[in-house]
Amino acid sequence: MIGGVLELAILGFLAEQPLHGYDLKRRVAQLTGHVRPIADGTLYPAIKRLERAGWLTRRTEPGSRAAPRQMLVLTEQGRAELRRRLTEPEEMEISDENRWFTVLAFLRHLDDPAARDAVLRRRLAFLETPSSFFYDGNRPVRAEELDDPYRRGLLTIARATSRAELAWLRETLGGTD
Amino acid sequence: MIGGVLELAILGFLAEQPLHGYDLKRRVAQLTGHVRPIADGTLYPAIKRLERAGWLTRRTEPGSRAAPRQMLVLTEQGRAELRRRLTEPEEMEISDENRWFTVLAFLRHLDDPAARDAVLRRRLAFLETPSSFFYDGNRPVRAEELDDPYRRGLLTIARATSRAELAWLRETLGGTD
DNA sequence: ACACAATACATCCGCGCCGAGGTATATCGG
DNA sequence: CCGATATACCTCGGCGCGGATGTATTGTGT
Repeated sequence: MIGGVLELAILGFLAEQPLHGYDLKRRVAQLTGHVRPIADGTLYPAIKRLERAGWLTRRTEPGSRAAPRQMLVLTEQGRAELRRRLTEPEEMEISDENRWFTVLAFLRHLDDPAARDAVLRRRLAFLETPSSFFYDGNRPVRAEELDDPYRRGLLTIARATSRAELAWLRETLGGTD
Repeated sequence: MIGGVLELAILGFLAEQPLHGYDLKRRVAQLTGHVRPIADGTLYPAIKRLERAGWLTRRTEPGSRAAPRQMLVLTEQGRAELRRRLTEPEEMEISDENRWFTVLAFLRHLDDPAARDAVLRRRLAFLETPSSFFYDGNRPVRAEELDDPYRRGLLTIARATSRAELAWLRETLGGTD
């Protein structure tokens, strides 16, 4: 999460079905792999922002096990906003892995296959631009050269992730490519 | 970066050698894989915070190619603070991959091998607790079951990363374990 | 009957981050 | 000589996020 993607996640989950805040909270936490449980003080103001923007409405319902719930329903404008954000993700939503994963989790909500592919291709382009974690002056330092085992591990793990994602992207985009 | 780890990165880089802000900026950006170039409005206030806390001091030097530089030098308290933050990382520094990578990048600055291993073991414990991205009620949904190719990709990539890191952690901790 | 946990929602404060804008110097090509 | 670019530093406003705190209801264990 972090940094605007929370709103994307809310719009995305609500596009699948109406949910109440507490349920949303659980799903968002799960989406990040429980890496970052979302705080109440983050979620509820975010819901308010989306409501004020006209992207969702509330329906009060009796709670199943406790206090009454505010069922959140995505409006047609909300659905349009979701499509807009998925079609034209900002640069950081492409480069930052956490944010990118959120985009990927809801990409299916774009109906146009060409639009979906375009987003994947942006990520592919980003991953294909050479970049390193550590430099000796301007020369990138390879994992094997590092005498620090922790930084070597860092590069090893990052490389494994990159390889897996590149393979998946090429396979998914592949076909007639 | 994001969320306090910026300070850890500054302390970590300065523990290796004195640097000026501009240089620091480049290194921090590289550390994140250029995922998140750090903004001036983020870096310079952070430097000020660390200076006010007594963790670094400045030495003005003539710039090599431009305006005079503020060389930043870590103080003894700064070095102690770095060790403290590495010895007792907060929960989110263990769970959030971005933050964890920052910890890992500077872990060598802990002299005590047992302390370093303890940090690795916390990460290992986190990765070994089962968690999923998507749930059907309370039952975790496996990648193979998902009809959404993007979420399937998500799980595939996450799993590859997890496998690589677990292998590395076990190998590194291994030996006589 | 009572304590406790889980459900469910909400607000406030502080703080770190970003983007925009500003200042200044040195180098290099035209 | 002039503009562009890279170097180098700084401030301010806005805003999202996290943590603390509060309120209320329902189910569970004892």
